[in-house]
Amino acid sequence: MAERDVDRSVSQTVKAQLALRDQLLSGSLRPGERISELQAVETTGASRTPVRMALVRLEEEGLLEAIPSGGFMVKAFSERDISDSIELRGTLEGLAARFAAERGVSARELEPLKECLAAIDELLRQVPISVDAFSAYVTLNARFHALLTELSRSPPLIRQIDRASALPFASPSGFVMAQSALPEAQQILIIGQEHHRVVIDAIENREGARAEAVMREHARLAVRNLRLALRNRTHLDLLPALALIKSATD
Amino acid sequence: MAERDVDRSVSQTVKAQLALRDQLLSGSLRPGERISELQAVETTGASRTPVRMALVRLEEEGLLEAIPSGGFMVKAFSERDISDSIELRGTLEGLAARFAAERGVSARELEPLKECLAAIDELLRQVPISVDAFSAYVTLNARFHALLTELSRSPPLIRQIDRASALPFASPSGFVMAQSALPEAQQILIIGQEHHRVVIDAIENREGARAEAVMREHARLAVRNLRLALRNRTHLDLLPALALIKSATD
DNA sequence: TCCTCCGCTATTGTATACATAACGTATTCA
DNA sequence: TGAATACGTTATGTATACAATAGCGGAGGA
Repeated sequence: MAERDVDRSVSQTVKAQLALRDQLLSGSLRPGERISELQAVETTGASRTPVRMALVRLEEEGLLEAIPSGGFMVKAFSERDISDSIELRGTLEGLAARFAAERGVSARELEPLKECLAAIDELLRQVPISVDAFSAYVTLNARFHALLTELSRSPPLIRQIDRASALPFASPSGFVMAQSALPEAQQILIIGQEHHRVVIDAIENREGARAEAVMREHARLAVRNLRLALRNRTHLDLLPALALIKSATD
Repeated sequence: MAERDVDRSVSQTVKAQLALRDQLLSGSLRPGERISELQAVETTGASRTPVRMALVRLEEEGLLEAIPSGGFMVKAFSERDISDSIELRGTLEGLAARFAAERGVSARELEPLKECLAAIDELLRQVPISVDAFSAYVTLNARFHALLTELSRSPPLIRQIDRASALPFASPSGFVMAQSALPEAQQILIIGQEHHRVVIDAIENREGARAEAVMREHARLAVRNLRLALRNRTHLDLLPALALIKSATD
């Protein structure tokens, strides 16, 4: 009954969902582990009903798995699951880029994308990039992807892309962070930036196929680098979300 | 308190979810309409807690939409939403086919697909196709798509494809039914069957790009025909799920 | 010593009571 | 006559009590 003052403005359900997602992504809950409602009630401060609703939402989101006999467990992901999810998101983003190109986008709508691009250019000018700049890059990159997705003007597609980003490492910021441990990290960022530049150009010139192709290539690059990064786990173990990846099976 | 005998083996939550989904897809609930918990409690026979869980699940599934002030409403879909969803599913199925082709599939795994193919061939030999045969076709076609999806061996992808099929008309059986009103319906089925044949051939020969391309073409055909079908709504109005499509905006 | 069965405990599933917020209606004042 | 406010009703959000089931441990028999 202590923490009653924690932001009354949001509903208990949302509060519980956010708290549990944090626990899942930060690794304080181990994959395969059964998640106890009572325990969740204690850690989140909400009562059982909103906690249960949050659990259902997280299951639909793909972070939890229902146990047949009842209750939920933390879902475990293989390395393959992660790389498939990235490729999946890349494919969907490719479709989004194609929709944007084919359906036409006004100069005004492209403006924020170009600002993002310029801001990232500025950051990448540093060699080697500082920690702060890298953190800013992660944010800007996520923003770029979100804006690009929006350009498709297709609610079902946007929804699916959001879903595909739910898994740890499958989100735009997730896999960038995973790659940060690689020695050639900066070159990767520069190539990625080039992809961003091409996709904007393709959308501007209404070249749907080219816009789609470059986004898929973007994802393929990400998959390749994630694989590499998972080989030298040394630094990666710093990232708690890695705990979600069960023993590499492939 | 009357209907207590309705299949005790399933949980109240699942029962409520199925009942509500039926109501949504059959059109007894109109798009945009607010869905009352109390009303749902009466029609489903479950109590408020499982009904709420079912509502949350249906929202995550995309059939309902949360109202900011509280509660849920039946989601309305534009014609664009539907066709985008079909194209989306086609894109994902294309990826699934490519995965299957690239990763290799044993002859034994392809067997059920080929059986499906043969069974559909048998049905399509009838000209014109009977109502019963058409209904059998719908089932077999859905089975074919499900089996193909499984061949990808990628749980995240399979999950996303299932999600993309949740919308009315976006499922394999859904859009086939929608097209049934068209005069050239049988030709469409025959072309679709040819696509099925090609994708199996491509997977067998490990031609990933070809497998993917044909599935995307398959979806594009579906989109085109759905558009056509929505033009002559005469017969389509027989399908109650059409009620979910709000006034065509494009 | 091992296997089986019974019972207990702990956790989930379900129901319902209570609180709170929103919407509609009616009344009053300008 | 119209608009605004206040009150009442209704529906949702939350909490908790109750029921049922599954898992575990112990005890007894083979």
